[in-house]
Amino acid sequence: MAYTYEYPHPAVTADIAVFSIIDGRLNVALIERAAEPFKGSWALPGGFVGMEEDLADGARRELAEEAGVTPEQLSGLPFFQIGAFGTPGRDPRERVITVAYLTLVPMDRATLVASTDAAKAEWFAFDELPPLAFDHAEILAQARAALSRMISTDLSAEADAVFSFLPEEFTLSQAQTVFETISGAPLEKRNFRKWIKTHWELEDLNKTTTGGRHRPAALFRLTGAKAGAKDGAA
Amino acid sequence: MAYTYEYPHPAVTADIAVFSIIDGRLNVALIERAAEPFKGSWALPGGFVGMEEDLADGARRELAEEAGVTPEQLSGLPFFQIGAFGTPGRDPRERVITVAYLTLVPMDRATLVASTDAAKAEWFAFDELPPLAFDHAEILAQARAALSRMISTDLSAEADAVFSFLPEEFTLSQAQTVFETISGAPLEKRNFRKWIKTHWELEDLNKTTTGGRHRPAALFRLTGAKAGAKDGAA
DNA sequence: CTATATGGTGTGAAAATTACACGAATGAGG
DNA sequence: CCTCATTCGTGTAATTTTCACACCATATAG
Repeated sequence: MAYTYEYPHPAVTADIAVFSIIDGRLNVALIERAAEPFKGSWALPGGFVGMEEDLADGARRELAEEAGVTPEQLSGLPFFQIGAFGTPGRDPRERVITVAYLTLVPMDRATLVASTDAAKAEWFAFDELPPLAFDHAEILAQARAALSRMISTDLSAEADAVFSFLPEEFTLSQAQTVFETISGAPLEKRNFRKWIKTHWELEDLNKTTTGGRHRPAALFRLTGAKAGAKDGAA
Repeated sequence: MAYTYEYPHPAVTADIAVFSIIDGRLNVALIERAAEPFKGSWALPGGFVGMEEDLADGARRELAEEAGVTPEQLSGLPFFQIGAFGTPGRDPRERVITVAYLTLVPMDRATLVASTDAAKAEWFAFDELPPLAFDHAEILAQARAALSRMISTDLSAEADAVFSFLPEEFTLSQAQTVFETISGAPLEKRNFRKWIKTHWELEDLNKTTTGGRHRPAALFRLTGAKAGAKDGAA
């Protein structure tokens, strides 16, 4: 079956930058393309959006198809739009507009499975990326910038989202690692602990970690944001 | 001539939110639609993007065609992408993805001319908008939020853009009006004057306004941003 | 010359941010 | 069981930034 239009139409795809923090480093999920164009290159998971499908839903579907990360696994996690990328020629086949999304997944749920259209699916440290297909390097740069903005000193409405890098129960040191990794700068421990408690409500679970060859750490759970975080529309 | 594809393709449009500050109020340029759908309704200027045309260029072209604001007039002015909007059904004709842009124009250059596809083109106070076509109310809400974010207390990289609301030569009171209008809150005069000078380099032109029934005001020109404004990618 | 309207300036209080050092608790290994 | 290595957890003072606040100056209109 063919589809005919009076005027030419571009194709529309959705691509997803899945970020996680693994061993204190920012990582991105990439797939190795199994088909032309850019066969064999690494790329963001993504693909064509269905005609009756919302853009974000298409992004999630493609993420499941190519990297094995299902919408169920993403449930409760942030999912932001980065923007549309449509420079003519960015896809050698035809005019393709892509809408890029960003999601943040917890370090303890960061497993990828190569699937349809992808030869492999792997985590890459953000500062050691391979050459990427299409304009995905540019898209990733913008995704990274969006992540940084979330925790710029007066917190945006999306700042809560960075807790998605953490397990449900986490230590303050783990939280510090998240903020340090995103900002790229080391933080002073005592100040960080004061600061995080003024901006978020953390419930002390009265449990501790075990197994470390050192003093155990108290476990916390995020229960809410405190007033003072900006509300975005101000 | 007809265009045929193996798979269905959505249409892609670009819409533009043109903001200006007129008499101390945030205003938006709207056009009255001259054609179906939503004929007679007010809408953002915008339209279909050409197949060889960059998204932002398409937006600028449509803005010229519908509201008489030419790319030359926009030269030097900020032009930000807000994002893509593609909920199925947002356009009754066919599946349409729109990419929305935001621009800020100076109060002294804020003239609109209805043109192709538009019955009228007029400024509307942002807090007294008429009912809008499509999902343009949602798009405008996001554009407004983006504007607010530009001046959230630690300034984003885009904060300089708000000076585009001002004439080349402006008084500090005019600048204060811009920041008050965007933030929605009154600012204390002495603090504002101190603050703006710590964040931007303003050249004192050693000229004053005339004609007011009051003490004349000194005129300034923006010459640069000072260190301390964030650089976006941290 | 008086009235009206906006322009322009400094200081002190309060709040937020930064810098900084040491004892505590655990597991590993001798 | 003792020691070592390693991470956890805590408070105070100095600095910087933000905020609150009131009065005289200078122009035009009448």
